[in-house]
Amino acid sequence: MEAIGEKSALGSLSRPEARAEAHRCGCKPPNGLAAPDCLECAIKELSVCGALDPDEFEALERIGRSLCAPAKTTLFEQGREASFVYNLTSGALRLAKLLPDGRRQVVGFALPGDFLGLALAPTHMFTADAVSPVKFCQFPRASFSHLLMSKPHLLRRLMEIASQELTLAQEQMVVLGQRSAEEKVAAFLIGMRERYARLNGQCVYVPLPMTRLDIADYLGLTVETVSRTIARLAREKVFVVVPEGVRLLDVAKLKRIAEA
Amino acid sequence: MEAIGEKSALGSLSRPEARAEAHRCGCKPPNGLAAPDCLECAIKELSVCGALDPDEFEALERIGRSLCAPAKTTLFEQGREASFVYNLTSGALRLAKLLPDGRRQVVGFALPGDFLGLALAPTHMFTADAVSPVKFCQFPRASFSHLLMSKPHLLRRLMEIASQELTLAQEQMVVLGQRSAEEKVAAFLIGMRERYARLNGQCVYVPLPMTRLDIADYLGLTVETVSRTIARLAREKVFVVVPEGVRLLDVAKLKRIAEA
DNA sequence: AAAACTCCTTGATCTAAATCAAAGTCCAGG
DNA sequence: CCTGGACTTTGATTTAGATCAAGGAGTTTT
Repeated sequence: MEAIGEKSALGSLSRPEARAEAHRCGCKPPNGLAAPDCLECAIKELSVCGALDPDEFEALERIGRSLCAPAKTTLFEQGREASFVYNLTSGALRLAKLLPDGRRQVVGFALPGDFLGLALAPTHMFTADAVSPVKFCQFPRASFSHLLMSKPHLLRRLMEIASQELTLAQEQMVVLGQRSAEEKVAAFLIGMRERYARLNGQCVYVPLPMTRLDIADYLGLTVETVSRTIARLAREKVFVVVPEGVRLLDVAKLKRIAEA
Repeated sequence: MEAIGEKSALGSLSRPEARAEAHRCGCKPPNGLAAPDCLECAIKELSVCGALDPDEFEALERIGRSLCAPAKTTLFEQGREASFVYNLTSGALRLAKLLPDGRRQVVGFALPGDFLGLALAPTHMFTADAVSPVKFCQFPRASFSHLLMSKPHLLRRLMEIASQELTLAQEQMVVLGQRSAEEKVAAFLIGMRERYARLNGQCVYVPLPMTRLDIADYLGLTVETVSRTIARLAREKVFVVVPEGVRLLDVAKLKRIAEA
């Protein structure tokens, strides 16, 4: 059923077929032979501050591969061996931890530009599922890790990314531990808005590719409470609910609620 | 592993006169004074897997200073410039984020061996206060950061530490978002037990140097709920409450509750 | 085109934990 | 040796959000 579908979706993208699949997802090879475009983007993402030397860039390009997957695909599962480092180039992922009794905590959502699997643990600490069709790049961990040790400023860049993620996780702890349902929802929307704004400059329209249940599991609420809270804020003219997300009407008010 | 002095200092936490104890590093209880020995421990802590070269060790020793502070001292404050990297060698710190309206989220407790201020952000993301008398080492950030760039395996070690912290933060997100009061308290106690066990092998006495309010703010509960929950678990013979912490009677049951 | 999903919404009720209130304990300082 | 303050505990009451229940809207499947 689902698991089989996932496997074939990802499995079919390995080796020679990968390039054809990558084409279908819209990535264009910069020249006839090299890896598709989004791989290049992924590498650039890594070298934001310090530019990469041509040989470093080449090394990353050689070990990287660009892939696509439909919504609901599981990229990797909690507890499984971490064999790749990922960079998402399009779409969105849900990162979740599952409790034995079925309760679920969404620890984050990955958006284009985000890296996954950078942690130096041998296994993944959470499951990553596509909540929309995704494009991403993967680098085999061993080669990636090896490259890293010979390029200190790449390693430092990684450390910066990890630091940033830790800060975000601690901010989410504040949201989970101290905030009311309304504050949680407002903080979530402001957070998504900022992330999407950084990606595409769009400020009023906030895409919400994940379900209400995903949002609920991210905020430590139930679907019903999330739905009711969003409905109430919409009634109060803070935003308008549209099929793919919300269109903000009163950003100042939303911010005030989120930061209360 | 080599930090034997710390172990005995911690073991003494269960004794009323712990504070007066003269550590073999020779630091004097109130107000900072140099204490070379602890510095050595801190450096060793950093090099757990890959041994440090003598010159690296020397470099760290040259830039580091060892200090003490009484309970309630603030080591650094949220938002302030991060000028030092710290390693705690004895005592415990509360790491907390404050909301404008006074609500507080404790994002963690630092125990001996823990590093602070490793994040590469220019300012501290939380406030660190001593909840008991502490001994710690500080390294000026600039020198530390400079040393790091010339020693890739030190940087990698740091990355491992950051990864580990991120994993812990995500686990705490599960606790905050999905668990009941009883599960939260049980998870907290199991967590503290494991950390202290790693430090001093002690398994039955779990020291709790922080107040009930600190625990409440860590778990997203109120003092009353924490107090009642601890009282109930004690009534159910899961542990006995002693002045400095708890003595576990039924670890299996506590674990069962924590992992439910 | 009906059936079967999944997802979202809204309403009615219930409950775990918050809040309010009041002692009791343990000190550190005068 | 009191005394004031910080911390803890316990009880009574309230409430925010969970749970239970049901309908609707949009899909994919048959």
